[in-house]
Amino acid sequence: MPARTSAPDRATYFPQLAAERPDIALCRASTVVARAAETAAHEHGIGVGQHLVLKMLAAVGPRSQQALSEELRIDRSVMVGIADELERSGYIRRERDPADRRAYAVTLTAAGRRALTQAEKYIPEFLDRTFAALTTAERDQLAALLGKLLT
Amino acid sequence: MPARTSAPDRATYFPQLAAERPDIALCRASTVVARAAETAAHEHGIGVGQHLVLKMLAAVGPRSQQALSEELRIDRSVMVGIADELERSGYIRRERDPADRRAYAVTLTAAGRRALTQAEKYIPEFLDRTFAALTTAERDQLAALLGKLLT
DNA sequence: TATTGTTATACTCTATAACTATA
DNA sequence: TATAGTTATAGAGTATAACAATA
Repeated sequence: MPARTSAPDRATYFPQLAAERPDIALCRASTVVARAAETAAHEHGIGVGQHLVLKMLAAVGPRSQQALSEELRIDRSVMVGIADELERSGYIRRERDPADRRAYAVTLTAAGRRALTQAEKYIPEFLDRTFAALTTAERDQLAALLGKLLT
Repeated sequence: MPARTSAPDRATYFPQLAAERPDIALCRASTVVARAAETAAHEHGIGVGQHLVLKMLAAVGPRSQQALSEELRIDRSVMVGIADELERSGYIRRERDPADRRAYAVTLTAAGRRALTQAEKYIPEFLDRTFAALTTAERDQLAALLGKLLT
């Protein structure tokens, strides 16, 4: 995809294009939302990837980096860096899995759980701001459609 | 956003995440769709950006690269390369705007119009394949929601 | 031989800043 | 001084391949 810029003051042709090409509209909406998510996350001292890892560990318990990679669709070579930062912050521990000593059992610490709770606080407000153009019902509709598309 | 990989065979935690976080779902759906669009476009010998420029020129007539950039949300430095390729293919001409000799009047050629017609042919089939998980009504719903979000 | 975590590398995408010619 | 087109560069994001330790 070509490099995108932020929206100009007035738009004439673009809405027509977005209506005809849902794929283009999807990509443009994604860049706007992704930028907002990354900014919001960094303002709260944590990356989106870090947040997702903490969230998944809290939901499903200790997992290998491999399992985290697959489930969160984050490349395992990128997962290394995310785990590094989380460990440096004291939010996770890398314990060796006794059953398979190639793998770690990435484990959420008490500090990590607190950091997650803290980070989760700004999410509703962030979603509210980012999806302000849509009503609650429309947001649910959008989430359902995207979920179906991703199956 | 962290690097993403293609989906694993079975998913357990991810659907739950997608339901809770429409922003994440949006970004993941976008990567899948963008990849498919780029692949499909290249198979037909034209980039997504090139296609959009031809399409806009056909819709609104000759425009400066600046106008194309703003309306299509493509950075003007990227637009240079797109126009280069289109001109090399003989699909556009760069004519100087007599009223403002700083600007070009980027003009669609007959060959460009034919190329556009040809390229447009695979789009419905591509959209059908890419959004196969959704019904026609759901696709329209999605397009409408995204359009509203992008306003 | 295959897999986990790791590192390195290349390649694309995007943002930014300059430069020129015009206004 | 500002704008249109151009070029160059730097920084992310992403894909890929290799390696050591273990299975």
